[in-house]
Amino acid sequence: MTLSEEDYLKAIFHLSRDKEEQVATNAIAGRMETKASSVTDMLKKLSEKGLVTYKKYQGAALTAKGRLLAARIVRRHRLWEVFLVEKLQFPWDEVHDIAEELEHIKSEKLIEKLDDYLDHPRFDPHGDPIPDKDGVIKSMEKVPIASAMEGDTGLVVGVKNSSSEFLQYLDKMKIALGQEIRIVRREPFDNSVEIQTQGRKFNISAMTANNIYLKII
Amino acid sequence: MTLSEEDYLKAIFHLSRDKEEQVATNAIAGRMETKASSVTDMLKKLSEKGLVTYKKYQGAALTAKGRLLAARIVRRHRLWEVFLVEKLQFPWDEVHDIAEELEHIKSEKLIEKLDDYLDHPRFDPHGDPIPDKDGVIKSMEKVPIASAMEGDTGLVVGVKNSSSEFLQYLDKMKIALGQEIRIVRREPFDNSVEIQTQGRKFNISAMTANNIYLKII
DNA sequence: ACTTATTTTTAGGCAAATCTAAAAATTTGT
DNA sequence: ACAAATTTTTAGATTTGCCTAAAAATAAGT
Ligand SMILES: [Mn+2]
Ligand SMILES: [Mn+2]
Ligand SMILES: [Mn+2]
Ligand SMILES: [Mn+2]
Repeated sequence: MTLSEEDYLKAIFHLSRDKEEQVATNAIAGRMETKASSVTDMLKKLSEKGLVTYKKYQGAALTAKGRLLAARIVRRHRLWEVFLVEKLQFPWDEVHDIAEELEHIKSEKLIEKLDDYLDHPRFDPHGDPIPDKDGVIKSMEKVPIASAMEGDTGLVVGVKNSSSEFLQYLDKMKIALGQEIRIVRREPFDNSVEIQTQGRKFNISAMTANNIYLKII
Repeated sequence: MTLSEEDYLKAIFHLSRDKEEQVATNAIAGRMETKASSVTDMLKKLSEKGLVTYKKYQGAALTAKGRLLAARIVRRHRLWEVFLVEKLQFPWDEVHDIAEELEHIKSEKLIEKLDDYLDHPRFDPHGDPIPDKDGVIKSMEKVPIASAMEGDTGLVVGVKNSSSEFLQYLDKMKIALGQEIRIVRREPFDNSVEIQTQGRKFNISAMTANNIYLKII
């Protein structure tokens, strides 16, 4: 498996998630920041290798084999992210790009030793679940703040958007994983949400509320 | 810089070491396990980029810029080796190939944080010195057992040959870095050497004696 | 239904890194 | 010194991953 094949598999994996649907050529191109024609080429190759099913004009879907490989790449990515944050003290908004490279290092043993060393973490620094070595993902029940009820209290367990900009914005607002947040009121006019956390009470936009996941307690 | 360019620079670096000489095309091809014609192509490219000086049929040498880049790659390689052995508990004979990939991860900050985390190690698990971030190498005074005097006592500070086979053979003989060894006698017939260490007294071949470095104490 | 817009595929090309085989330069041996 | 051996370079192909532009298929709008 080449680096590029791995990145395509991962892209298809993220685009299909749970849903069993076919993924459109253009969707893959968008995510990979490449052209549709390049995607077509790659889908043919991955299909030859039995990692995706592909029929002209019908999009592609991972086979069981492809899904397993993709999940393993995600596992590597997220374990390295944990390493970078927990051990090397990187801020959570800087680890994605480095993990994007580290995930391609080829050594089963390396990843299992890393997993031991990190004490078998179940979530990455953004709250995303880490697949086990058989590709099984145990995800957690969680709701975006935007969908939580007024009066609910929850722990921040993840973010939907892991962009550097959003993560830095959360840092600025002093909102971090594990923190307790209470939904004070939802403003119907613009869907902004008033929240209370750490003795502070303030408003967040609908967009922000949509990108923070809570586990209601 | 591509992965391949980095590996070529490193090969030339190791082949020239201290000596300022030109490195032959074939020497590079041998070390890189590639063909001479591929080397010629790459030397032209590296020369265009100002990383090596190259004249047809005259071999190549690193420029100051090329040497600095090469030393930085070696720094990354050796720091990752330390990480793999010290933190992940890899045996010293398994780390080279993994470091061969890790050395290409592109992030200055990553390497400086790794260096901090490892507490600024000065030598890798095979006793080779780790260049500082400006490419400066402080090496240590050391002699192969084969050149030590009868009666000398020294600490094992490095190995010349870092192949898995040799390192495993040292493990089997229970010879490790940091260990104290006394040269009992050199056999003129076959240049084998009788050594004493940890209460044991035994013979090692000339070849083995040539590949273990001591710091005489 | 049929015309238009969008998506996807094909065709043809390019750059990087490699290879083989042949040609050119250098080195070695007598 | 000069023929033979060796080393190095060139020429021409191949593979991978990507691109643009044009053609083909599908989806949308009226
Ligand atoms: Mn990647
Ligand atoms: Mn993540
Ligand atoms: Mn390498
Ligand atoms: Mn080493």
